[in-house]
Amino acid sequence: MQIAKKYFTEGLIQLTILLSLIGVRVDIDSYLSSYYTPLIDINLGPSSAYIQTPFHILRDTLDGYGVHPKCPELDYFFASRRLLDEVRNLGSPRFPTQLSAWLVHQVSAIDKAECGPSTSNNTDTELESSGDEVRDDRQHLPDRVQELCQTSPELGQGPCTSGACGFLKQDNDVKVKEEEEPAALTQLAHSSTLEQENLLESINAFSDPARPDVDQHWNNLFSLSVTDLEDLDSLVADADIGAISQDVSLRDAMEASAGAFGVTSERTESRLRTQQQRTFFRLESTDSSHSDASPGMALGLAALPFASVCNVTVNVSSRSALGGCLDEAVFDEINQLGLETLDTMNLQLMSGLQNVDPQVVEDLDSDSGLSLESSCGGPVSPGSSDMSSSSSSSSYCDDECGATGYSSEVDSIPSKCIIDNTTTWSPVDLSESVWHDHSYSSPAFYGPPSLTLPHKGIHEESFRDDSGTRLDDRELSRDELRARAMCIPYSVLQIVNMPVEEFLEVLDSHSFSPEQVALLRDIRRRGKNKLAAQNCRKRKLDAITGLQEEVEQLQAQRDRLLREKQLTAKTMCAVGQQIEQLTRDVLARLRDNSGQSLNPDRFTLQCTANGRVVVQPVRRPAVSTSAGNKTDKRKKEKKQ
DNA sequence: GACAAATGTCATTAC
DNA sequence: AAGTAATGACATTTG
Repeated sequence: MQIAKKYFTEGLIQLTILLSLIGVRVDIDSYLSSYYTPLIDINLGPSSAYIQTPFHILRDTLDGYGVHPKCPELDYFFASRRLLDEVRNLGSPRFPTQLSAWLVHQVSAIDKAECGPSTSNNTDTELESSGDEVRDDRQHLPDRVQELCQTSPELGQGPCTSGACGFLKQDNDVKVKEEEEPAALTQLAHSSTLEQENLLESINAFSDPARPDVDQHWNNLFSLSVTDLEDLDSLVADADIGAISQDVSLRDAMEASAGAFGVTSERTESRLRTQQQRTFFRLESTDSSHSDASPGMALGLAALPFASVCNVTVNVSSRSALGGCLDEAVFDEINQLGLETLDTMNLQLMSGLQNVDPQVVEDLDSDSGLSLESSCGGPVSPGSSDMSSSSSSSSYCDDECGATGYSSEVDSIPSKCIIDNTTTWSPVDLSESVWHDHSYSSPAFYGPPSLTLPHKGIHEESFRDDSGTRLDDRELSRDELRARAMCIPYSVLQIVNMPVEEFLEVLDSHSFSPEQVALLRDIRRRGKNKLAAQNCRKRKLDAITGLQEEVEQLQAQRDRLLREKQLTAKTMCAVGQQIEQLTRDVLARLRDNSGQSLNPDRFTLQCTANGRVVVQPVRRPAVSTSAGNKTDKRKKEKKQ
């Protein structure tokens, strides 16, 4: 049950993010707080060195808000949390998550309601193909949405009325009921586009105090019975776009829509192409980005003028449609954690939960769902990010092959060396940042980037690189070789990152020989010291860098002060000369009692405290030095 | 092969 | 007392 909860939770996060992109605010924090480890950013210093973060210890303390911020794995979790925070900042209304999820499909009726008779026809055909229950439900479902749209005029605006629906209208005029399935497919896929805008507008109206009736509209919208939703799901399934309902995949919806928007004469081909695109997108979904849109994506965009809103992961225009509330990182996050994981989650939920194979369930628990960090390409391997994308599938094979983290020679290891999968400690994979790509310390032994949120069973980690070859085919570290030689059923990464309680329990429960125990302790000590050394060196480099910067700043400050000093000296000299000249001028115009002008050498001007200027005789230094005496003597001699 | 840089390991200390 | 982080010193590996 915990596993099921975990998968639902992870899927819920993905779903929440997707829904949030269309303006639907979902509060899952209260739910997640009971399972996941919320994190907090603690500023403990400028260094971002490698830190062994005891997630396993902090998992249950303070709701996890004590996790060390230096841990590089936190970046992605912070990103996900930041994403959720941004989503919450959208100011959208809150409503139950589950219902919100269904609204993605349910509000598609808005499109039908807005698009006039033509789309209504399309809706009819669509509903006809979905069975009697749908036919019954459509009686009130579109009506409610129509009511909402009529009361909220802005809901009827947007690309639907001018573009998408017009396109649909033309399409439906040409092709009548013989194209029910593609039309429904188009309608549903397009409705996903339109409902996002409508939802955004509805949310805006919702937040408008001058529109009290919008509350009622939301209530109407939310009061849709469960049967409506289920019927809509069946409708979706009948339309052969089950991926939308099962995976809540907007991308699939876009692809389906792309097929529907294609040239009608090529409907069949378009459908096939849609399926191909869907497969293609699934394969590349984690790597898709704005800049390198795949050909399939480009095709979808070309064929679907309004796919911008559907495909929230690709088109930049979707950002404008969403009010610019989400930055590019949001889309990247969605790309990385959303669609792919939803697919895998769905499949794993279907297969794993039904088969109830404890081993498989354990595998699923190991690296599925919210693999936020797994997509990070760390220094371990350039293909580490790719590894993560296929971790869900590859983990099975690795588990079946036995102990993970061992080399290909694991086949020769006695059966007793099979990893004990019953251990339940929560590993913390620091491999992507800590385990450097040093060939004599192969990343294989540390394994690929794995789940960093509290999860169980690092044993199920996939040890494949991007090329599909087992990483443990590579060279092993010395400790890994020693562990293998001693038949230690744990990888070095496991031994090092294992919490001490678990480590001691392992030492006690496996009846290891003293040599094995010593080796385990040495491996753990060396591994931790290795991390500490890396951390220490990075800190040292940071300190050196900081000192160098400080030196440069101080040198610059010194140069600046010297320049200011020189400038000040020049200014003072110039001012002194001006004062001297002014004094001469003033004294030249003054007369003494005999009517003679004052000699500037004998008199000077002094400015008193009250601002008056007085003439004072020049005070010669009274101190007579030897040199002065000599000078006086010479003067006397000259006079004589 | 020499060399510098990077990294691993050991010993020690402090918490 | 035990575990571990931090760090200097030395060893090892790599380019």
